[in-house]
Amino acid sequence: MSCGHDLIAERGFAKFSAREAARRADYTVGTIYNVFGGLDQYLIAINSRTFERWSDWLEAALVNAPTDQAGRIEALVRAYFGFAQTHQNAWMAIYDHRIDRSIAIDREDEKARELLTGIVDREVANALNLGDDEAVRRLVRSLIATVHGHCALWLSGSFALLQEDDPAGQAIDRVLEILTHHITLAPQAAD
Amino acid sequence: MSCGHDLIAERGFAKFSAREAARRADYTVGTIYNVFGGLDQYLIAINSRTFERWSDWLEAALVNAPTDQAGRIEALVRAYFGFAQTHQNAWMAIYDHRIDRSIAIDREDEKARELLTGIVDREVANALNLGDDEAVRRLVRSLIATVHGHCALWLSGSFALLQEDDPAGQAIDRVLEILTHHITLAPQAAD
DNA sequence: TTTTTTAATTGAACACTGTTTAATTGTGTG
DNA sequence: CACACAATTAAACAGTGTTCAATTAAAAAA
Repeated sequence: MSCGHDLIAERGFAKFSAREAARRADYTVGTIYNVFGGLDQYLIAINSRTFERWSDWLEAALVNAPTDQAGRIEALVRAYFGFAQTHQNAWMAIYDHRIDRSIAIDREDEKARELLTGIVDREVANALNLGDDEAVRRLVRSLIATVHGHCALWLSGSFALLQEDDPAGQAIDRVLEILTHHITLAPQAAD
Repeated sequence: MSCGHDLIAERGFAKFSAREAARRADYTVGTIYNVFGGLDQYLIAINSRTFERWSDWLEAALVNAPTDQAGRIEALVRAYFGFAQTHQNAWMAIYDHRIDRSIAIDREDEKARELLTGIVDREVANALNLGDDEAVRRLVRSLIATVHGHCALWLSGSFALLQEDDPAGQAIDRVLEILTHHITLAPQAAD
């Protein structure tokens, strides 16, 4: 399984091969099909691993982040980009793999994905001086989409074509602009 | 060539096959390689066609758009989403096809891509009561990334998972929030 | 321990795919 | 007509995903 993750990180989604992954793990393709139930499930498992690493990366970056609210959001977005850049192939594979609705996703795999949004939920709720309620979570999904868009176009090369050289900076600017529309005054300490 | 476009629209990028596309056009795979120079160039040509259709779609939608600035931006974003939804496979193929830097992109293909950003440049400059200068174009790329992110996560199903049912609406809200930070007062008619 | 049952793993087959290249067919020109 | 040049093909090669009967290994039961 870790061989599969390594292979996709090395070659990218398009040139990934289940046969080759099995070969490297001293197995046969058939084993992958029997153990995981199919190629899609195998890829889902590989991508879950990437999600876990990504979450860890974000948490690690937040430890050394500034304590002011804007600084913390900036650190979060930069870490988001940092992971994507450092693990380009693995990161892109998450979105390259299109799963059709017929395939059921294991609870375990769903949890790996929720971990990531959970981190953002927490940080944004904090930046807005709000609790982690439904309205915040909806906004968070939208902010994630905003950052995702910048990151995806950047790594796919569409942005190089468009001569933007600091996509992360642009994403941060947009996120902060958006947040000012939703910000609430920090509650004062009771006196 | 139009067979290739039809095939990718029908099957999606992952299940697209150059051989099958050739077959449908009563040709042989070899012909594609000789005419286009390789599979990548063929896919670029197919995607250029999608870009052209997309631009046409946006222009068509703008004809019937409201005349107020926010309404026009909203119409633009909705049309963006509308095209992507109506031509899911073709639209996603644009981003599924990763071109490595070694492959040169024809001027003609570049122009098809610039047409689209050109439309957005124009509309945003208009919404901001500004000319179409470099600063606006930089913001526009960022806005496109913002909308792209919402649209991509939506169609890839990541958003369904996150239970958002109006991603276009969310994208519009974000874009308008961002624009208020960059807006300039409309120049008054000389009196 | 030996036998039986269950799980893991393989190997081989099938129908595809992309890619290359020599050979062939078609098409206009001198 | 014969020639040159472009378009097109056929065949081969090395891969791929997918399936499944047959084999091997491990666990449980006798």
